[in-house]
Amino acid sequence: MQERYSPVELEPQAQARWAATGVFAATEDPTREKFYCLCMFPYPSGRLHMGHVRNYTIGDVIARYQRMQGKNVLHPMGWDAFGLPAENAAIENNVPPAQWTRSNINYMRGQLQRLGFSYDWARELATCDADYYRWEQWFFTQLYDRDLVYRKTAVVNWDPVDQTVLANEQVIDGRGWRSGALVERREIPQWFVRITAYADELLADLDGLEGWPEAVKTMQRNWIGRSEGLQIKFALSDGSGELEVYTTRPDTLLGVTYMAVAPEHPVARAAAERDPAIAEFLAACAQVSTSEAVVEKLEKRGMSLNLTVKHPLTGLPVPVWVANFVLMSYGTGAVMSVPGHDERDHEFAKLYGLPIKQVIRPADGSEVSVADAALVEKGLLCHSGEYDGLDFQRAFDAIAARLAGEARAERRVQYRLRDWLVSRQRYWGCPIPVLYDEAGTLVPEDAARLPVRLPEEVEWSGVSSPLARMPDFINATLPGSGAPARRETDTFDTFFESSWYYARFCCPDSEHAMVDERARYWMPVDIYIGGIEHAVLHLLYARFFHKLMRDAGLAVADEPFTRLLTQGMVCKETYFRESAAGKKTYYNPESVDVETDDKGRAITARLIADGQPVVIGAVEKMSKSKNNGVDPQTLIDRYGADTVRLYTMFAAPPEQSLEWSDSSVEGAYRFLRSLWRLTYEHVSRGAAPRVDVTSPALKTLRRKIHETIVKVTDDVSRRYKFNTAIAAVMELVNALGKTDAGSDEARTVLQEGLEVCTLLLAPIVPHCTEAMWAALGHDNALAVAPWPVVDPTALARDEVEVVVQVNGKKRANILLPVDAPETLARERAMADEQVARFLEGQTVRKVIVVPGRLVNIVVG
RNA sequence: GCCGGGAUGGCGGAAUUGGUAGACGCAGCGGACUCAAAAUCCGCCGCCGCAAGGUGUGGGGGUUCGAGUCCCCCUCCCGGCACCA
Repeated sequence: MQERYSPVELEPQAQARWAATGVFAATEDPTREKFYCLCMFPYPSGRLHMGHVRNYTIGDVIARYQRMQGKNVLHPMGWDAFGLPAENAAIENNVPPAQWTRSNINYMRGQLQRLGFSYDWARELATCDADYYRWEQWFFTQLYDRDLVYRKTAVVNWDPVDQTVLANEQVIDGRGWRSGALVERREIPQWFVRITAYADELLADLDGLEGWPEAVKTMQRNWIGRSEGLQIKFALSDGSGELEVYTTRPDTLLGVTYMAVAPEHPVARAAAERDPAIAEFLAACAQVSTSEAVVEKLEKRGMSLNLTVKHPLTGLPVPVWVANFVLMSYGTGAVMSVPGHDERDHEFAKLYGLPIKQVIRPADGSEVSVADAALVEKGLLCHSGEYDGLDFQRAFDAIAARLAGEARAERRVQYRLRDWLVSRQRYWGCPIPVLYDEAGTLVPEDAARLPVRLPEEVEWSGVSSPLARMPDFINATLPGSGAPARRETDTFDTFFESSWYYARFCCPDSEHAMVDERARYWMPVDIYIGGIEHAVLHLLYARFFHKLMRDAGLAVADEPFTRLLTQGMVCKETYFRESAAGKKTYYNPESVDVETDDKGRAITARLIADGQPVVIGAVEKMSKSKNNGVDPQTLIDRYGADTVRLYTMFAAPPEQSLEWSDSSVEGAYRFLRSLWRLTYEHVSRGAAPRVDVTSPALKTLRRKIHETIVKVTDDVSRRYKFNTAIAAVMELVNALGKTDAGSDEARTVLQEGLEVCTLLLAPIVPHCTEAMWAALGHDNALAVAPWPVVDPTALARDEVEVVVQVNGKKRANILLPVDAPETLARERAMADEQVARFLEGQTVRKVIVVPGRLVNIVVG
């Protein structure tokens, strides 16, 4: 063993050994219990960021721990390789997206290997490889045959200058991020997958996901948003048709004072044709991003359409308005407005002086006015004629029955969830395998002719999709007849690729099936680890896709992920400058110098390059768009992989968000160095003896060793709290370091203690522990060495420290026998000198004894 | 706006079932070693107070012998909101 801890030398050696022995290769073996540990695969953005390091270290710790438990562990890694950033890079650097992506993958693979993650690299996959996406195309044709996909128009953000569809992220304050042009809403034909057909199952199966965080399940339930209500038809007074609305509150029907429709609603469009002022209003509404977050934060605006509908109960006219906050993509794109009992309707009614009517009163008989605020809670009906006095359910039933009888309404279950829009008007994605014949009729591509390869040699201008300008791609023939046809130029949403990769890892080389029999052994994923930001979209799509695969007869069951560990965000301050046009340019923290006050708070920040100030923005998730990522490579180069892994796991528990500061990395390095030195000093004295331990101090040390095994095992396997596991080992190392190694007994305990530290830390810092393990006299591979076992006799203790409180305030600590009866605890507590001082002249009213913990004496 | 989460010393965090608030680490301060520095080692370290003691977990109220933890109200911050991944 070297005297000096030198990660730069020992880490590559350990990695070379792992590679040479193939310890991380996963092979199906029905005689062994499997464990499938998966981290969300990265987008190959160019370099690893701290979020990746955190995510993959958590996964690696769990995978390595499970291996030491004797499980057959599958721990794969791949690349979510299609997506928007590659197109942006192509425009900026004039590099084809494929080339940019593959070179990023190569660099990032090297970084992952440098960090010593225990992946089975033989299973690596990239979603931009035709071997992968061909199955996605095949699956799409299956879905087409099963009527689970369809075409329909949808509204997109259109950049009129760049002639391209913009992602919501690319719309900043209503303008295209590159062109600066005002964005227009535009309706174009799109592809949808019927996720709503699985809404009930996706909702119901959440109850069975015991290994998922409650917060994630709640968010998914709310996202699916199942509700029971009434779909009601309001006849237009001019006889031109009906306005359909959906409501979950038919009990408030008599409180309706106006109707509100979305700007894209046919009724609004028809009105705009008659009235230029309305047309102008609709045009203004069309210059807003399609993003719900943007729409819901808009100042509420509306306009009367100068038409009315007949109230289905009273027959009285109700005015129809168009409102900018009503979403066409929700329900019917129209709502009945009850300002007395809905906050948003109330606000709008106040703004435009529309009547507010109270039809619900509190069930407890109290008086409430709806003039200043809506009464949203359910209660009893009032001012509702024959329905007065009914509660919500009775009123619902009575009104539903009456309207159903007149064919003006029907009960409906509705979901907030909308069908999944999977087509993108982009180049760098998986081509949708569809053709159009000369008449424009749609023909799915034949399975035998797949894959439809995405051409990778591409000229890029940034204006419109390059696929649309590639005759070699577009001009095709129909399967069978060979008649001329035009190829679909839309590609899939990248969530399509990330919805099934976990299943493909079971059989990445399968040429005969999307997912083959090997998946029966490995699936489901035992633990899936990734960012909390994926709580709804990715995780819901993946659950849905999994059910689609199951129903297509593939080798998977109902749910893909048994346990879910949602990692908190790695956050960092943002720095930016804003142009006159409002365009923000973000600067990386490494290129900025921050001045702080004496309390460590940032006052000003300057760009190092020009010395001029930059704005200190909010602390946000490290991301490419905010350019606030901290490059882990610098730390790896300086301290080695083990220190980076240790620090990342020590800084915060996995589920908590972590505001990055690199100041305490030094401490992690110091700890590894002192553990190394302790081991070095120990092994330098020669092979350790093995004698009985009788000294009380050394017995206490042995107890500490075994208490640490208990603590770390619980933290790693049940709690996933690696920070406290590390703290416990640090305490043990501190105790070992203070032990005089002058006797055989002490050396026996030191050997045991160092072995335990090595084993407990092996999943977290696998490189240095491997060298230490060998130095401690072992020739087996640490990566698959058995996890330490607790010696129950070492844990035994005969005395325990108990806190004594007087009126809930701590006054003393006393030592009691472990099984001390309450009377003894009480006696000894009262007898304590310090306690007695506080009891003087007081009457003891009550004494609470919590065995083994505390005695609280209540006086007064 | 809606849905979900969070707030504890100068800083990251600990307190697992309502039972010692601040484990472990960073930074800081004092000392030892050294010609010196680095490294290392020893000690101190929430706030107020000489001390005894008081006080303290975003703010306000409540339940309890006892609340960081449970309940009600509020503030601020973070994530998601369907084309960032």
